[in-house]
Amino acid sequence: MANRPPQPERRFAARVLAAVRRIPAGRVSTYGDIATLAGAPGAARAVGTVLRSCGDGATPCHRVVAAGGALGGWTGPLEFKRVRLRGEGISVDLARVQEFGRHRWPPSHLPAARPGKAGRQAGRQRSPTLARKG
DNA sequence: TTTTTGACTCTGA
DNA sequence: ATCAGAGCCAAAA
Repeated sequence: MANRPPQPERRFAARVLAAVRRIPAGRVSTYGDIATLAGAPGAARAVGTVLRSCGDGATPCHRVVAAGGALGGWTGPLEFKRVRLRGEGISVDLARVQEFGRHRWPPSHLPAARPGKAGRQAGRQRSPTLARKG
């Protein structure tokens, strides 16, 4: 049958926002992880699309950062995102979250964080090249 | 409906 | 460390 998700719970955007609200204060998550939690692994970019309109206080969209601990984007001045994160006790570098692995949420690795990019074509295993310095 | 855009991510140079 | 290229996904035009 034609699966049309007119219901907010069914909407991708709603699931993304719900996942973001689950991020505890003082923790951060990535677009990719949120996508997986929302049931759409590999849709990191789409998560950004949703968060782009997240200019409200209902969802802690500032806790969503890019992979590797990069700050990611922000609708307004990126400085606001830093300030918010710092306000929760997270040390933020000019361009990265310090001790990203420590503040990351969820703490456990996700079931299927599909590499889903250039890696797939190469077909090779990807190296843990998450360069970060604490 | 098709095409374009964009708070992404990874690999390779 | 930094830049460019390629792939993926969903929403907006």
